[in-house]
Amino acid sequence: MLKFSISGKEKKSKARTGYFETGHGIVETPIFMPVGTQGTVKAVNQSYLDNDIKAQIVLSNTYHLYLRPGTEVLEKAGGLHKFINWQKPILTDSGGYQVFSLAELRKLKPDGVEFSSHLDGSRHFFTPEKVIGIQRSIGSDIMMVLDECTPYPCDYDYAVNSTELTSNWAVLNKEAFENTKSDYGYEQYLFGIVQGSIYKDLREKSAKDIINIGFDGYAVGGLAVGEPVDTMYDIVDFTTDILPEDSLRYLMGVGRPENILEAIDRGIDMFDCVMPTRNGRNAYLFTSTGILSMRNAQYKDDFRTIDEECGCYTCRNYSRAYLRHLFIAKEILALELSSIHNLHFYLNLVREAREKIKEEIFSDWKNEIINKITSNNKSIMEE
RNA sequence: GUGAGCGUAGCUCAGUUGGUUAGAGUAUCAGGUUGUGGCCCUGAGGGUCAUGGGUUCAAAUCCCAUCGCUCACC
Repeated sequence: MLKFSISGKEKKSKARTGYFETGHGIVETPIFMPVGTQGTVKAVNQSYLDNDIKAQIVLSNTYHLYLRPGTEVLEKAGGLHKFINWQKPILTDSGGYQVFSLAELRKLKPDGVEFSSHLDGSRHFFTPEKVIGIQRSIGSDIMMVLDECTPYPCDYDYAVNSTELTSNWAVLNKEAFENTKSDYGYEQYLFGIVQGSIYKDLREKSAKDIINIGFDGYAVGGLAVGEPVDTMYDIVDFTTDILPEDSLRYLMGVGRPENILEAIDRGIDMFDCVMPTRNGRNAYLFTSTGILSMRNAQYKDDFRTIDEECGCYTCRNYSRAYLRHLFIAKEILALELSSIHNLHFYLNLVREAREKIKEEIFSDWKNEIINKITSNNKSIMEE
């Protein structure tokens, strides 16, 4: 079993801080995991990821790695860590989300999902057993179960059936996990995923099903798919009340900085989101005083750093004007510098959150930070 | 110099036998993006239709002149 040690707790809220240890080192929580779908955090090399951004764990993707480069290459390489030269922990999403968001042709069956590749249209059949097998070949420290991520809106009857399917698959995931072992000499762990859309009775049933099967950690999935943000907070709050206190809780695919702080406040320990990297590549910069849309003409001759409170490589060396120039000129460096800054901002945010929880002043700090990072955006919108 | 062709948004071009307020792509400006395709989506600004005259109820469209560009031939 994965050991998760809680070392600090907020009294005013459900926020907690702690750490867990894997075969590739310790991860402090709450933590944000940069997304490296295809075995690379886009535009950011491992040296910056490690030394400047101080990422403790990255997320990669079973669906994508299975299609390319394929498990055979990964096995020959000795696993994903060696293949990509990243010796810290890796979590892999099962690919369930991609099967439902990317694949064009897909067919849900009781024992798995049939889909055609978004790369070449070739047909594949993902079962819980197969997805565990692929993640064994990848050698991720934390593997995720195959689930169905419900869309939004999602009518109740659909959600009932989908949640039942996810629960049934969870059993098969667990069996496959127990019947196989790591290929590379270190332990791998398996997280279950709670679904149930926005329906509390389904969330409760799903959580109880998944807890009964028993996993090394528990993810909350199917959120941040278009529902109102207050609904998301409400479901997170409701679900973490059911999940075991001494297990890791992972809110999948979330989110904006303020979403992360609100979810930490409601007892979440782990996050991943494409936003800092994808939006970074699109000139959308997160700062301590709000959003900068880096292509905007107002930065043409703004030689200030992106964020005066940031100590990242980009902020230490380059100006807004230069970054804007790189974006307008479609230079590759723009993507790299922005991704480094945004990831640094996210990792620094959760690092500060850990400190504030230890000091037991997280709730007040959180409100202050959210006010700072969102008030600027409101004033821009009002103008 | 002679002949032919072409001048429509910053750029590349549509625009029917003359018929509402001249369009598109791109660029510019501004929004969006939540278990990743550098993608994509949305909106806005931008035109004395080379210039001047004429025909007509009505001209980017037809006629004349001027200017500019391209090609061919001297």
